[in-house]
Amino acid sequence: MTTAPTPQLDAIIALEDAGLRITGQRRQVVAAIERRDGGFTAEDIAMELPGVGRATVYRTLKLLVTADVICKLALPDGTPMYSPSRVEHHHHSVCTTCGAIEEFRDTTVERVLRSLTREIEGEIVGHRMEVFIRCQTCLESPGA
Amino acid sequence: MTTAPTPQLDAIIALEDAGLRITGQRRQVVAAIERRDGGFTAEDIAMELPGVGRATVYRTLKLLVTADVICKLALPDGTPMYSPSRVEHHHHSVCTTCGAIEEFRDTTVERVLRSLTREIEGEIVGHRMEVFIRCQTCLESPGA
DNA sequence: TTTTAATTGATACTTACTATCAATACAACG
DNA sequence: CGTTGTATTGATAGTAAGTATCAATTAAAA
Ligand SMILES: [Zn+2]
Ligand SMILES: [Zn+2]
Ligand SMILES: [Zn+2]
Ligand SMILES: [Zn+2]
Repeated sequence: MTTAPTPQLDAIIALEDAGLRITGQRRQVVAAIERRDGGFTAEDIAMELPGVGRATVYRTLKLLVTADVICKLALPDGTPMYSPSRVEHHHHSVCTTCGAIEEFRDTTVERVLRSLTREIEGEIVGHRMEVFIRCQTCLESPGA
Repeated sequence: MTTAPTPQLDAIIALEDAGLRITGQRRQVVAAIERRDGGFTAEDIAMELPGVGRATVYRTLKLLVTADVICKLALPDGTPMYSPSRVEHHHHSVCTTCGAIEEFRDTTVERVLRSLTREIEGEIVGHRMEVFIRCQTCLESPGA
């Protein structure tokens, strides 16, 4: 019986695969991300790791975004958020009340985009989509 | 024969409808936006209108976004851009090379979103979608 | 014309980063 | 192992995109 690799190792391996050094600081940032289960801000991580310089936190987050270990997205007002990336290709739903971020897969969106060659001139090189919601918890909570 | 109202008037009327005062500064910001035909940054407008305070430029842009006169969106790297809103409900294509912004209408996306109730828990209250492209001009230009 | 609340703008502050660069440490090599 | 060299770090300062403050001004209703 093979044990599934821990997410931590996945992230470290992704950095190694990119030819980067595995430093104590990078391990700490990865560990801090794994400790959370929802979305977070760069500042969340920086405050959780006083021993790691802010610049290093931001640099590491950028590396992890490039390595597809985490996603960077934005609240409706533009506030940047990060979220662990668990599924191959996906989009995000963001609760406008509590900020909870969920991933969802939907190939329909991709198919629609491919069919938009009539409406969109040029070559499509990427897209971003975020769905803003009020999550079940917030809908059911009294004060809202 | 009725003349179509100028876009300028539309914008001013939208502000009036919101119960706001029509000031010289707001007229200047609206006029500066009309003078451009593509996307622009807040800083573009502020630099074009040295006689209008920066805070007022930002305040007015926010009012115009709320009044649906302009749209606020973001380049892939997150840089915020503004774009005149000409079509009722729409999404945006952004050229990653030259930054040109176009609006496009596509009801398929909206239909897809409504059908995502299975994948997305909670009540959908909004969404954002941007398609990143290389526009015809940039594809045809030699140095790219 | 008077009045008054909305608006303005100079300034300072905030957030989310990025650039610099000397000091440090990973990891490859012998 | 120890040496080495480059990647990485972090303190500091700077940038981009705003927001908060508040006294002075002004649109527009009365
Ligand atoms: Zn994600
Ligand atoms: Zn919620
Ligand atoms: Zn638009
Ligand atoms: Zn282009």
